[in-house]
Amino acid sequence: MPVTKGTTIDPERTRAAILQAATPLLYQRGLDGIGVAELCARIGVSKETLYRHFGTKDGLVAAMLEVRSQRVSDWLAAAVAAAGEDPADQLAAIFDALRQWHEEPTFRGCAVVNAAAQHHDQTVRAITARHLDRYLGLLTDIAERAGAAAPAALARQLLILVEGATVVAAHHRTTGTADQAREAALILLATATATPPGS
Amino acid sequence: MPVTKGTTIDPERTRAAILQAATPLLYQRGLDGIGVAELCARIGVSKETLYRHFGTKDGLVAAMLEVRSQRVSDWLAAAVAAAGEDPADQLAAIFDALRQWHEEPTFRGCAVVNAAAQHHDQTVRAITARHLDRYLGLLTDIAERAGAAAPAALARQLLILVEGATVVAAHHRTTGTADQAREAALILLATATATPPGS
DNA sequence: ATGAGATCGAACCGATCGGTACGATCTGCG
DNA sequence: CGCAGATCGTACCGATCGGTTCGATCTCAT
Repeated sequence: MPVTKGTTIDPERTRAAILQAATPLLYQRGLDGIGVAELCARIGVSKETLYRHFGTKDGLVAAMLEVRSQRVSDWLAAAVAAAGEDPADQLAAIFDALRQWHEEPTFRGCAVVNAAAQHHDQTVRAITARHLDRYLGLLTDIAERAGAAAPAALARQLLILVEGATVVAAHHRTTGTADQAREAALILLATATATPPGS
Repeated sequence: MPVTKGTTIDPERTRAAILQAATPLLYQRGLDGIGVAELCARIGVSKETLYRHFGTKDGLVAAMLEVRSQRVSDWLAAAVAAAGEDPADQLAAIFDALRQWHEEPTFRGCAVVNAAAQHHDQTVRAITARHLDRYLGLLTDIAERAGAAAPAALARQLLILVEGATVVAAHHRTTGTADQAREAALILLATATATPPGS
């Protein structure tokens, strides 16, 4: 929300406020499910202000996806960092964090992946690819620290579990999806680290 | 395409033709990415005909999602049936079929799940839930025939892998996603069937 | 031959879309 | 004080949206 009527102390603040307020609206209603006019009305900002900051509705969408992707990744990385040294504990912490996310009443799947399912344009696809890369980096670190025989392959399997759990939790009414994914992840981790071929 | 100008031999044929022609258009462009006018023009049918058969754009979308869901499920079931008796072979066959699907140049993820990511209305959500139920039924059969200790839990883990592989294949440029999911699925199957608790 | 019904093509509807323009207002800086 | 610029509110733009209507055309069954 623009702090007052005229110039706020910091235009950058307005931009951030718009992003923060627009994110849940675009997430809940879908990128095409809410128009710019209603968006501005709910945010409490004029269209001119929004367009000066983001140029285009797509520009706003791209900016908000970027922020969202970074925030989620940071959140998962923090969960890993808080889980101690054991790679298995770190992996479990990721899926515990996912469960927490999935249980939020407003949960509707991953905003970034949902966006890619709607807009097939190149910008959104690139953001989504980077988003998955962030996840993959996190999981690769864990796989490497665990001493997996093929860390990259294991990390991709774990990424499939993370994304699969999110999709299933979003679209299928069943409880404990994240827990089942967690169990599967730990089995894959144990299998990939056991019996190193040359030992 | 309506076979001729006036009454076709069978109006049911027209309905099916509309569905078949509309499906790839809605899939490629997104449900909101193409309007009814252009849709009708590309299909080669008048708006009046489309609206008489489906009542609403949402009606068309629902009908096409239903058909699509059934077709994909049947296709996977056929792959299972062709894989012989061994549950592990049947499971592997599912992921081989997925890989084949993911490699199609027009692949953009699962149409049903994508639709749920766009339209949050109740109808689409119900279709998507049933879609996942179909997958789950297929996987539960395999888990039971394999003698898994907890077939339902294993089936859900496999469902997570199926959906996860599809999402990752759609949005992340990496090869062999289905193969990695397949390997993970076989590990989970082996783990779930080994060491029956009371033996 | 006639009538029922399916279809076309095009015109038409009100609503909404993304985006722009404008005059007024307010703030911070020099 | 006065200017630059950020913001508001509103009106406006052309385009497109989903959906309806109508007259003409064609097929089939009677």
